[in-house]
Order: sequence, then structure tokens, then C-alpha cells
Amino acid sequence: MGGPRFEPVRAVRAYERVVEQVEEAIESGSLSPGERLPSERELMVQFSVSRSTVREALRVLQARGLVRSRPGDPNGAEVLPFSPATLHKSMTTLARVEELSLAELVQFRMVLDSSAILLAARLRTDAQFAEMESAVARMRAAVETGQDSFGEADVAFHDVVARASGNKLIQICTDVVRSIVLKLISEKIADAPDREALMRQSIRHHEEVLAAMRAGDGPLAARLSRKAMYDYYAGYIPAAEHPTLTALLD
Amino acid sequence: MGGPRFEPVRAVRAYERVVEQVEEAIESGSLSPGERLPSERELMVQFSVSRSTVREALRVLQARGLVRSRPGDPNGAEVLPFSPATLHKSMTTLARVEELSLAELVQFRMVLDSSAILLAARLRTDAQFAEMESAVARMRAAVETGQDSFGEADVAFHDVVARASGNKLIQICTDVVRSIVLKLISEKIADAPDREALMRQSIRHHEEVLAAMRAGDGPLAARLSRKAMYDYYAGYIPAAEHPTLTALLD
DNA sequence: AAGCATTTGTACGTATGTATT
DNA sequence: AAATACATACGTACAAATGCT
Repeated sequence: MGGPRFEPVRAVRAYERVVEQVEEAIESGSLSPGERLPSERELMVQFSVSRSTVREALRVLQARGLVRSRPGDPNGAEVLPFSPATLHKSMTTLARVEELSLAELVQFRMVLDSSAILLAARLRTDAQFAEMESAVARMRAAVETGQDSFGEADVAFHDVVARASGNKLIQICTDVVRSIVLKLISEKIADAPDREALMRQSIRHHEEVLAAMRAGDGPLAARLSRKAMYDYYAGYIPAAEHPTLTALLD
Repeated sequence: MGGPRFEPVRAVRAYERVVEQVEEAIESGSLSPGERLPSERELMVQFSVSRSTVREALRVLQARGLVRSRPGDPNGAEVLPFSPATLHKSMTTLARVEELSLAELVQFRMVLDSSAILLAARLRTDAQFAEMESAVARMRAAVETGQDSFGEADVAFHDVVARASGNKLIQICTDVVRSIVLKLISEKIADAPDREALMRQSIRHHEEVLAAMRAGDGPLAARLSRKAMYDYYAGYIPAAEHPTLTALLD
């Protein structure tokens, strides 16, 4: 004993080495969004691997949302700006494979959204507050005109709030989870019987939240937003799971 | 006008079609974790594509964490149980590429953790509460013995809380964000000058949280946990960003 | 505006190391 | 212990698509 402690060497595939190097170049900033990778034939020379290996590496990088390659493009694969698409994809499969329930997703939205509102109540700019007011105004207008624009205005409101929270992680997760929830219940929500009443109630709730924010009472605004979301979605969630949601209401 | 509305057809690659079909089979449940895909040669027959196409598809599926293939395995690629590895990966790149600040990450932890505690205060089982108490006990013991076991016990505590919240999404995100934060400051935390004082303070905070939970006061427990996390990490965060964190403290 | 050179997408054959039976 | 089936990797070839002249 006392000899050198060797670590087990996992046979790392050639394409993985290529992926690692390109990933490193991108994350370190030496390769910026918009720039191009060398062509596949160039890459196989630089890495001294076969074309298939290069291609498998490119497919992995593409799956991770880091690059995009198009047939015939003489400029090589394009380095993409980061987008939460990959995050969105993995959360969606999580929702499908792991049987993430609608209740859990709504609960998560309640948490994220109320936190964003709590933060926004203290950190928002006046311009952002004006945006929120305008979004609610559009919601009011949409009650008469159409049902699509109501949803869009609602999304816009929560988008501003998430942005005003100043936390990119909250912003991204809010966006991802919201779109998943909306996809899950889009068909149900369209033909709800008391749809107009729901819209009016939602608008009233949003107005209360805005009032609390204007008064500078972040905790109250956060509490109201949780209640608002519960009231809006409870109808689509089995009664047995309601207690897990009401546990968030003070 | 009034004619059929055609959608633009993007030339979808052959390997994408393969990915889609396998993905569909897994998410629909007709392929369960542990089961094996046909061999590559078999797949090229079934999809009537070349070997390279099959391999590129497998690389993408592997990158998404759905399958794993090993050289020489006569059984073909294995369908994996879902793991948050992909989620973890994309959040990590997010943290690096998008310059997600430590303050934002800690803020997100404060949000998730306090929500988990709020939920756990009402939904926990007695066994889970006992686990929490035992974790804090191990933290106390670790002040004398070693610094590693303190961190482990702390992680264990927050793991039980996340589990007790009953929300898988909270559980997964908590885990992911915590590991990222710990990786970012692992070197700094090891040689903090007043490390022992920090540990004792942390233990006191955990005990207060437990007391509030025992008393059934979820909101208080949540508030205390936010304060606890702020006190623990504030030293590693630039003072200019402290206001964004204190905005979460009532 | 059309054609040309280059690149990607796909296919096929082959060699080699590895895990299972 | 040998045989078998497999994944990994390499090389070549051709069609389709793209950008440039």
C-alpha cells in the first residue's frame, strides 16, 4: 500500500472528446454565438478523426442546443446563442415520463410566480410597472373581443413580472413551466362553461396584485398572486390534490 | 383566400425521424426503462436507413439521457430510467454561458427551499420529520469531527425537506441548483476563517426551522429558512447584490 | 440570373476491440 | 476457451442543398 492510487479509466468515445473540446470553446467564450465552426471535413483533419465521428459529435452539440448545421452551408455549423429550449425539452419529457402531475406543475408556478412578484414589488422600475398595468388593461379589453388575446395579455403580464424580478433563472423556469401547463390544459380551457366569469375574476385578482405592489406591500402581492393562480386552475385539478395547493395559501 | 392553410415543411433529417419514433415509444411507455433497443444493424433494417443514420439518432437519444449504449453489448442500447441529468446539464451550461450570477442562484435556492419547507410543514410525515431531526443531529456531531460530514448532513436535511414537499419538480430543481452553487463556492467555503462559527449559526437556524415546523407554523419556518440561507451565503456574494437577496426577507 | 464549387446528408463496406454465451 | 454478436471507428461514394461568382 501507499502506492499511487489509479483511477478507473472509462473508455471515453472519440466523439465525446470532440464534443468536450467544442463545448469548452463555446463556454469559455472563444467561440461566440453567430460564429461558425469549421466544416466537417476541416474538423476531421483538426481532430484527426473520421467524418462519422465528427458528425456524431455535431449531432450531440445540436441536441444540446449549442450549434446548428444546415445542408450545403459552406460556412460550417453556426454557434447558437443560448436558449432555454433544451431546458424546456428536458422538463417536458420529465412531465411526460415521470408523470409529473398538473397539480405539481401549478404548484411550482404558484411558487415561482409569487416569488417573482415579491421581488418585482421591490425591484421593479416605473416603466416595468407601466407595462404590467398595460397588460392588465389589454386583458380587460380582451373579455369582449377574443379569448386568444386574453391569454396573450396574461402571459405578457407574467413575463414582465418575471423580468422585473431580476432573476434570469426565475424568468426562464416561469416561462418553461407556464408553457407546459398551458399545453396540458389548452383544450379544456377553451370550452370552460363559465369562461367569462373566470376571466373577470382573473382580472380582478391581477388588479389587486397591482394595487398591493403600488402600495409597496410585496408579501401581500405575493399572497394574492398565489390565491389568484389557485382560483384560476383549481377547476382543472382533481379535488384530492387541492390540499397540496392550499398548503401554499397563508 | 379561404383555401387550405399549408404549413411550411422543413426538410426533416432522417435521423430526426428515427429519434422521434424511439422517443415516442419510450414516452408512451411501450418501451420501459431496463428494456433494450434492437441492435444497430436491426434498427437500420426496421427504419430502412443506413448505419450512420441510426448511430446519429442514438447519439442524440443518449445526449437526451434516454438510452445508453456500450461497446460490445450484444443486447443493444439500454433504455434508461429518467434522471434529471439532462436538466442538470442544461442548467449548468445556462449558469456558465448566460453568466448566471451566484446571487441569482442563491436567490433561487432561497425561493425553492423556503417553499419546500412551507409545504413540508403541512404535508410531512412523522418519519420524515424524524429524518430531519437526525440530519441536524449529524450536523451537530460534525462540528467536532470533520467538515465534509457537515456538508453531507446539511444536504441530507434539505433533501428530506424537498422530498416531504411532495413536489418532484421542487425536489429536482433544488438538487440541481444546490449542486451548482456548491461547485461554485466549494473552494471558498473550505477555508473560510470563521468556519466553525458559521456552522454553529447554521445549526441554530436549522433548529429554529424545526421548532417552527413542529409548532405547525409553516410561514414562520419558511421565513426563517430564507434568513438562514442568506446568512450562510451572504459572505460569498458582492455587497452590491445583497439588496436583491434581502428583498426576499420579510 | 444561372452555373459552379463546396458542403452537408446519407449510404455502404471494412477493420478492430469488447462483452456475452 | 472459443465463438459469436455487438459497438466503435474509418474510408469512400453520391445526391441534394447552399452560397458565391
